Amino acid sequence: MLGGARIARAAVNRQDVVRGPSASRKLLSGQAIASVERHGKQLALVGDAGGCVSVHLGMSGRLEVVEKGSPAPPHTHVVWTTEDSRQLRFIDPRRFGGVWTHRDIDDLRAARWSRLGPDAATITAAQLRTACGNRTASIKSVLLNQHLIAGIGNIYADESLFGSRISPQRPAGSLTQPQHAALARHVRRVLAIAIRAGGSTIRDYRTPDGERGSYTAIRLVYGRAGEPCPSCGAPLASDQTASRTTVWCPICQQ
DNA sequence: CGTGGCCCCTGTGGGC
DNA sequence: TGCCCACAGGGGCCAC
Repeated sequence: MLGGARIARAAVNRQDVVRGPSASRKLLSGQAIASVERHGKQLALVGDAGGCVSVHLGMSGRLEVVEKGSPAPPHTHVVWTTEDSRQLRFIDPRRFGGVWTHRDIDDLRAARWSRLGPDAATITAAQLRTACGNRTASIKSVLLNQHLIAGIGNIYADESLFGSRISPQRPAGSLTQPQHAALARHVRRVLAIAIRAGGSTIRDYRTPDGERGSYTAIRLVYGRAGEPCPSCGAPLASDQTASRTTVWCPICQQ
């Protein structure tokens, strides 16, 4: 979408949303986007002169690519204007997300990505077993812990656990080998389907093209507490596990 | 070290 | 109708 475009200038409307070395705060001005990288939930724009900017959307953040001149929505914190008259905008009402500057992509990998677990979109059974270790914490909390596995959020944790028929409260260290395999497979599958669907629009999330994510329509348990389990018909249960709303089937997920 | 709880922030929807 | 409060898709930090 932006590959190859050259950044004419970057404007920061809220300084505290941008973190990292101030020497890199030109934010790729003058550079063409050589590549766009991702690890877990973090994105990185890499410039053709070696510069690097990473973006995390947090809970309410989004990136949009629009024609220059289209009215900027509230909470537009950073705007990159390209030489071909488009704008990339970082918009984030709650500001749980942010933009980080780095000397280069190696610096980003060393400083931040090295502390993240393996990418969830390609997680293997062996990687999942390593993440679980002998932990007594719930499997749900392990799925949400980006230091252990990178890229799973609350919705997709619940959907993956339901597909695997594993209780969210189950101590992570107690999973069996077949369960590691099943859960890894469902995590990959749920994320692949969600990405193809453009993500989940619960309230106001939009894709960079302004479209609503359609995964919400095909989710099986998230946001459906009290509704019948799609598999057995028993009412879906809900509680707070790992400080997050969690929905599961108490019959199917033991 | 592992774990769980609290807090950051703003917008929205439901209940009264 | 309108107001207020609980809650929300994430994750850093702190105390234990």
